[in-house]
Amino acid sequence: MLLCTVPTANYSNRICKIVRFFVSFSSSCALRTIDFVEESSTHDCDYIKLQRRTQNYATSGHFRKALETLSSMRNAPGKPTVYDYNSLMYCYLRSRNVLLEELVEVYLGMKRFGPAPNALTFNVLLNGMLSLGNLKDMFFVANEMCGSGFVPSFTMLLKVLKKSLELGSLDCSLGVFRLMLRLEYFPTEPVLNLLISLLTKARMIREAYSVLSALLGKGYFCSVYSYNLILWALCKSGQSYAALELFCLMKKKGIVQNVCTYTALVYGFGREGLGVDLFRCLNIMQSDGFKPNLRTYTIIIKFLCDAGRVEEALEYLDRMEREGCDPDLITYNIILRELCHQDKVGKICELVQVIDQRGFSPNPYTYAALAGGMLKVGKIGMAHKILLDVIARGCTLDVAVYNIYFNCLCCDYRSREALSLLKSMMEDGFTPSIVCYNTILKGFCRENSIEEALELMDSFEWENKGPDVVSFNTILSAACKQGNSSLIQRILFRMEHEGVELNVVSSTCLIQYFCTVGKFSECLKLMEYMMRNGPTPTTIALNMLLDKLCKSGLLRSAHGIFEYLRNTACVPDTTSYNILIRAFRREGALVGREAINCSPAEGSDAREWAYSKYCNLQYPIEGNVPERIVELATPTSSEFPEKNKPLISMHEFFGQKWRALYQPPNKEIAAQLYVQNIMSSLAIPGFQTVDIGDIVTTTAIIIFSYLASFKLGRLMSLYPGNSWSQLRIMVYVCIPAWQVDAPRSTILMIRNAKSSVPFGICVSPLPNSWIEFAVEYLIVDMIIIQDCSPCAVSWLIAVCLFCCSCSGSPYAELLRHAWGEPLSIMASACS
DNA sequence: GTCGAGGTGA
Repeated sequence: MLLCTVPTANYSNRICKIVRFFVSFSSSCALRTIDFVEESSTHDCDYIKLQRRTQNYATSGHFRKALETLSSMRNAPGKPTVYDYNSLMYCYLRSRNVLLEELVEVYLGMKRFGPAPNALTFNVLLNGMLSLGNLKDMFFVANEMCGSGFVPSFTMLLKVLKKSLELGSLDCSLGVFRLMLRLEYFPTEPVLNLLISLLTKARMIREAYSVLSALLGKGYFCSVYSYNLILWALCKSGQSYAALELFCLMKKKGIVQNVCTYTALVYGFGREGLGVDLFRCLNIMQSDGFKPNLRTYTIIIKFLCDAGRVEEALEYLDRMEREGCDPDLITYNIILRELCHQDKVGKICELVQVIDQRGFSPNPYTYAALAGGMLKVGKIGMAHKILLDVIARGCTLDVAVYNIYFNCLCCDYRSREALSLLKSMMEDGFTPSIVCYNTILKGFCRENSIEEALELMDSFEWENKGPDVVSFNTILSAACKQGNSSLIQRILFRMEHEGVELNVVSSTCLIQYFCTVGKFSECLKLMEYMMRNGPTPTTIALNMLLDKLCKSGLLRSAHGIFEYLRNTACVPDTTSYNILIRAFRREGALVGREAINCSPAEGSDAREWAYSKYCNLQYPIEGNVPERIVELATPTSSEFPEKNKPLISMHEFFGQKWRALYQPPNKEIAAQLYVQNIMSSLAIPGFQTVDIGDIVTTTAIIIFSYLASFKLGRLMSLYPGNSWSQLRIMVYVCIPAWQVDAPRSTILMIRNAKSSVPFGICVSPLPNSWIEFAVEYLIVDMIIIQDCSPCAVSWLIAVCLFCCSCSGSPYAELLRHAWGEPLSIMASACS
């Protein structure tokens, strides 16, 4: 609904003053009535003189004198006329020192005692107020004009609307807009767009939309630009599905959409992590005949990077260039940031070179991407070095870059140094942001100086923006981790006192506190309260609770709560499964061959399926799901029944060597070094790296060879039946989309082999613990690999290939073809 | 004309 406060600034006072003026004015006129007849012959001549004198006084800004002169016209009958008043106002408005209040007083006096204001009166006043920029009075006069039966012109109201937009008054702008609409005046498109734009920037999207729909209701045609403004606002505020509805409405209304329209949706879906919708929208955009532009591509790249799919992002970068849509520094900065997050040193160097070759100079965002990204993966020293270097070189930096620098110091347990640096920078004119203060608070908390952090919070010059909920949560979190209840109470009291409301992060901290001190019942009460009244607990809170319950030996309770919550808004993620599966394993709950002797149904979630195998076999939840999660708080006494030991533990055999094999080469560079090490230590004659793909393939070959050279005999002796043909390994290889393309040959091969060798491929993220599980119980029928580590994927593929080829399987030929030379090395090792 | 990037809390 459009709202507008009608400016009624204390007019009663003014009316009192003006009444006094008009009363004395009238009585002085009455006293002189006797003289009227004698003086009438001279009146015409005097009147013209008085008119001129009034105008002169008014023009030179002597308002009171002008008004007195005007009042002396009363000697002439019917004078002063409304035109005299208008003339006075007009001239006074041309003077330099105008007090609008005086004009309003005169207007109110005219209204009350006459002569009645006419259309010109209002126009004179409006024009004057427009040039002086007094919105309150301007809106008042416009309303008065309508109320007096005059119609302000379209031009006049448009000017008023423009002025109020220029001055940023949304209330007034909306008021004028409504007034215009009442008079069937439609603002011009630029003015309308300015109004919508200002409203959306003030997060008044609903109001912006009501402006649009009010116009549509009057049959006005709104252009695609107006729609796009609202579409973008919806997408930027996490309402992409609402944006989609608007998008459909546009189509229905026959609005010709443009690239910017589609790009808004692409942005919205990407921002909310809705990849399927994003790419669907991209396809629709292209089939509708629109080519993605620089911004569209940048948004897609940002989405991919945020999802860790940097290889795909790089493919889009290539695609842009192929299509003649050159990336700019924004595009590069986005990729650079993600490459840093993934610690891909080689690619970072390459990209930095490309940026340089394209003639771009690094900007503060570039430095933030590099240093911030490195800091996030724990390379504090490197981040610190980069920033020291750019500071020393006098590069233009901004507050965000300095915040990363402060964070570097704090992560290095140098919070005090960060604080004193901040103080000295402030003396030199640096204006810190709220993030800066919060970073330093976090540093102090990290160094266990929570009390000091609280004192600091008081001493910071927050201006009027803080401390905010993040500041409080920073300290609250530290207090909760310590289990310091009195400190927690103090913080909560402060928050209440300062009007800072608890949010979902604050509540999660409290959940952590209850878990830390073992008050599970309190914790569950809080969770339940949050589920009923909000904010809904997040997966992080769920995981925290599960972890603490499991670590306290309350696996059955954890399992029950998990089952209960998974059907609510609190959705479990990979970590949730990890926690439970680890706990099951710790408690001796074995998943052996018999546990997983079937495959997940076509199209089902392998993670869910495997989890259910664990749970149903080992800890079935009996009875109905309780009504309230608090009922799950008390664990039963027989939580962990004894379970069988694994028939064969490959863990005993593979031991630490296998762990070492799969753990270090998580990162590409480490993997390369690792490969070189193994190659030199193996010293297999005639061994060559086969360049059929990427590091994944190469690493797989190396490990493959390693297994062939050193482990075969022992493996065979340990395996029951001593026959490779009996070895059945079912592999659910989880390969995220970015890897599917890389080792294409490998995937293809496994797919071909799938019909008779028990391989399976599942493309969906899976928990890390399952890799560990696979390492420990390699003989069981399932190996599931998580998404990220190329090396982990490759060695399991390698193991499988190795086993298959050794058994003299009909696929040996296929494998030999695909793997070439190393396979023959392996074959000779076998013999 | 409308549109894309970095830094703080669980």
